[in-house]
Amino acid sequence: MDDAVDTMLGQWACTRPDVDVSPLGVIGRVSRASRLLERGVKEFLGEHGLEAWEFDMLTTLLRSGDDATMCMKDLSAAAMISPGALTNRMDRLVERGLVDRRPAPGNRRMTLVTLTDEGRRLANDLLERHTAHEDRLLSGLSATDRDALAGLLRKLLLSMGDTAPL
Amino acid sequence: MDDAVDTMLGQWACTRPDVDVSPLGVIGRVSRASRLLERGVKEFLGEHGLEAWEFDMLTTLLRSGDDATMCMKDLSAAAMISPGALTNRMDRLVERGLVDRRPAPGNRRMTLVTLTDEGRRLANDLLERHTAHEDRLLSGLSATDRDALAGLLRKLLLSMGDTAPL
DNA sequence: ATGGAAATGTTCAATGTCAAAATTTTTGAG
DNA sequence: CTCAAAAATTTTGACATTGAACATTTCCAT
Repeated sequence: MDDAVDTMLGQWACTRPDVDVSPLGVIGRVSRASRLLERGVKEFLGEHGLEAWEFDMLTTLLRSGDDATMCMKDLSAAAMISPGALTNRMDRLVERGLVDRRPAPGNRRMTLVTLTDEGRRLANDLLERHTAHEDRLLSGLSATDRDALAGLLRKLLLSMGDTAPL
Repeated sequence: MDDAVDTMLGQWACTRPDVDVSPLGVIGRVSRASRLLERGVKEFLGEHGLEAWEFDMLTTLLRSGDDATMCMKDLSAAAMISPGALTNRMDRLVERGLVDRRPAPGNRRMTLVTLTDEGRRLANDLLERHTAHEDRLLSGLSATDRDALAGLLRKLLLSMGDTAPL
């Protein structure tokens, strides 16, 4: 059985048999898998009244430590978005009452963001159901497959310098 | 050596040791790899005066067959974007002289899009250098690794129903 | 035949993103 | 001490995307 990328590679083999398009077999699939998985996650969270980026911000804060506090710079790096986009997101999370924003004591350049009680409860409540749903999204792969896939992707990510920003 | 996702999983192990977050080891890495690869592709194409979406449209048409022609619906499906966004993109590509747009003979609902000579030349010229650059992006993986990675992702994609739209 | 449903594109309003400029605060060299 | 450079965030402006509403054309069961 061919997936969408196999079809694409077959088209290239007809159109430009002189070019080695094999890297597309990896990069095209990473890209498509990412978009399809993202769609699945979005669908699940939407049923619970959250945008994917909202859950992402909440869980990033939740797992950051007991005080669930980070500065804007670290948050924008963790979410891989621009500083301007992060300001926009935090404005809306503050408005929804899910996070608090306050100046950092001792360094007035920085702004600290913390989960409110409600934000923390929401993130904690949803976390387990969220991962259970992700597990279903991966149901086409055995445990062995998942380990192998994660290992190969780790190798690729490390070669591109994707170490933790912390 | 830990990548960014290992760090994330370690944080969850501290914060919520009761939850099985292992699916994140796969989904998180697919997502991060996709964004990093996309960034690398964007950088390369930018050096040649093209946006990533422009190259994507051009090559989609190029590999579609000898006449390099598709209807709007198929193009929007291939690019995974909304019909409205595609109209916008084609407006700009027509303006740049890279594609032609004309009503389909025999079915006046449809609009056909074709590469111009200039668009075809640009896509053909850039294709080889583009795939060579993608090859460099994957240089952290051996040929065996790449095959294994592509195979696992195909399995995942097929389980999510990602067969070719044609 | 024919009238309603489906298919195909385009337009439009709302929203989100990014890049760059502006603002505020800190740091450090002289 | 002081002023210039650096750091962290916010503001601003341009632009792309989505989803919904709309217009046109085709299909099909009556």
